[in-house]
Amino acid sequence: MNFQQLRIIREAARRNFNLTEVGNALFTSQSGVSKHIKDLEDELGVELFVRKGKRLLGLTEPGEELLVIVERILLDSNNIKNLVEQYSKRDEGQLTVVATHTQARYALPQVVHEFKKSFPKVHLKLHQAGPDEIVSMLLSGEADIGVATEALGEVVKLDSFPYYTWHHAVVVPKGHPLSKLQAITLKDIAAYPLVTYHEGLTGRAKIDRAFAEAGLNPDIVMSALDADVIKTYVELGMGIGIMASMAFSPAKDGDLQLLECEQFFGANTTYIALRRGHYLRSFAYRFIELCSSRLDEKTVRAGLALECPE
Amino acid sequence: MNFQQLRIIREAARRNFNLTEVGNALFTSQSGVSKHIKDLEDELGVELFVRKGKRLLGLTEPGEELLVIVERILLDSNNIKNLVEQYSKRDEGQLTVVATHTQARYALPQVVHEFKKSFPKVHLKLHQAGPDEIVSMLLSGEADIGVATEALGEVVKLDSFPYYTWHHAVVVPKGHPLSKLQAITLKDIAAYPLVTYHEGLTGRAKIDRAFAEAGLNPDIVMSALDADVIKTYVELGMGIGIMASMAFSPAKDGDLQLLECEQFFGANTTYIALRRGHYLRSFAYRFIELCSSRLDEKTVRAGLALECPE
DNA sequence: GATGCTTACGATACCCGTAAAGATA
DNA sequence: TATCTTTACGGGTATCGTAAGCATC
Repeated sequence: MNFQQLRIIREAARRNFNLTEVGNALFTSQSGVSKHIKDLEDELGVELFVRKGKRLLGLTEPGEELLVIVERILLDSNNIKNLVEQYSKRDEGQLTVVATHTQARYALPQVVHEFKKSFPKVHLKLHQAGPDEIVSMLLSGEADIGVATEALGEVVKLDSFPYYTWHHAVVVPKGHPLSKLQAITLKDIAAYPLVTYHEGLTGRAKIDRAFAEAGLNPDIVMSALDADVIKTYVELGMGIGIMASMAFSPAKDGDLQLLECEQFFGANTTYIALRRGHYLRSFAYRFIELCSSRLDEKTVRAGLALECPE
Repeated sequence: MNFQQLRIIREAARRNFNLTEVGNALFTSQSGVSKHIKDLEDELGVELFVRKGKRLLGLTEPGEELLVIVERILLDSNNIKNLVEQYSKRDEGQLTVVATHTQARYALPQVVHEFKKSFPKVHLKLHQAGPDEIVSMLLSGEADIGVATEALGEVVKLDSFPYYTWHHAVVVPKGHPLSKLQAITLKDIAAYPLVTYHEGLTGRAKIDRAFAEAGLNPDIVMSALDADVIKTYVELGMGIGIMASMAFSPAKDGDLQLLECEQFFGANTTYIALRRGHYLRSFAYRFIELCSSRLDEKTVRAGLALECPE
């Protein structure tokens, strides 16, 4: 049994058991992949893959159980690399942060700025992605830190920490009738065509729920992936916008007006998520501390250690 | 990085960094061991061992951290072997139970008997050892299941489950003055020379505490490792015995008499201990169930998963 | 001088990639 | 037929053990 064989097992499971792809992904020949699998099965004395003729279709029962352990071993083998780098180049290395548009655009810039000042030698990779991709990047080890409002809490292998909370607000063109009301209601909002986030993003679920609970059926004329797009279409007069309030900048968005409405859509909490068991360089902890002073290394480590379900 | 290198690192730490011993323990040459260490250090780019000239003295800081991960990886690699065997030979294999004398002699025989009937093909190794050796055998993976009254609860890497509770009793030669009293007191007991367990064994701590709290200073004329020795010396008239009540058999110990005294020394709980993260064959769970019907596989697995500190 | 680590070196085994052949869709 | 897997084979490399050379105690 060697690490290459384990990598092959994992990669095969990830790539739908297409050994040609596995070979490419691991920069080796397909025949070698095939032989490694055979060798491992021979050594262990168990069929790990379900075969139909020559094609691999999936994992057998022992294969499934084995995969769980293999993933752990490879995670640890990766941890060794990180750990060792931590000592050889203390403030040097790479940190990959993956965040949704909203976070990358409005919450993280100041953190990134601070971080770059403190750790000029760390190569910070900021990756923008949707909630699901954030989860998969954290799980696969491609990313060290994930920042998002959705989806993170449900994944057992991730541990997430509350970063900050925020509210939605309504954005209208300057001089819009809504801006002249003393107090706006949900019903007022629902009377206009709406431009807001796409489903599964940035608290869209809470927006839908608020309208549904009020018995309203708003006309959502556009679902955007980010606030910049929302603002653009509001400016064009396509409708009024509902978006995260911190995405509004009085200076830059002079043609628009923000109408606070914290009470309608509830509070949203953005989380910082980490893969349980993934070794973090010390500067990764510093990054998290910069996000929120409450999340010091001790706190985060404690959270990670507390429960690590299989 | 390969598994042999990791095994060498672990073995070096266990064998006081004597590479010659490591070579012998792993059935390979000392020179190979030396080279493997050098290769790994080169690959990782970090010194893992503290050296004085050519001698290895210990681990460096990164070496210490690495060892933790290495232990985990090797534990998992061993788990793979067990897991696979589980499927190839479901009711065949080896189960190593390590227990103190008291448990091996008085509590486990019926369990072992039942188990052998149910799993005739499983090679059951019952190993007798002191509490500390039980801990180390569990930690090193030499044993699958440990049974003891002491020491198990304090080790973080072990998880232990209450097996049964028992009490101490006084054993005297037949016709001894104590046996004629209506009710005996601690003071009565302390008036005679005592034969009981060695320190750190079978609830000896509770015996000492009971006397101390009563302000008594008994004369312990002999500390034995097991009840059979205690009984032997009580028969010889060396003193009166204090031992686990289940070690007394009216049939076999006809020359002796048991005086119950549950109230004096408190209850003792014997535990079944497992190494967290150690894969157990299904028949290992059956063994535990035979010990106590409350400890079914689900319960034990849940306990193991619940918290797994680093 | 005894023990323990390193280096050198040759034999062996292992790993990898090319290529051909067989299976599957 | 195109895609995919297995098997065979040769070159390269890694691993292992013996033996010699040095440190350490």
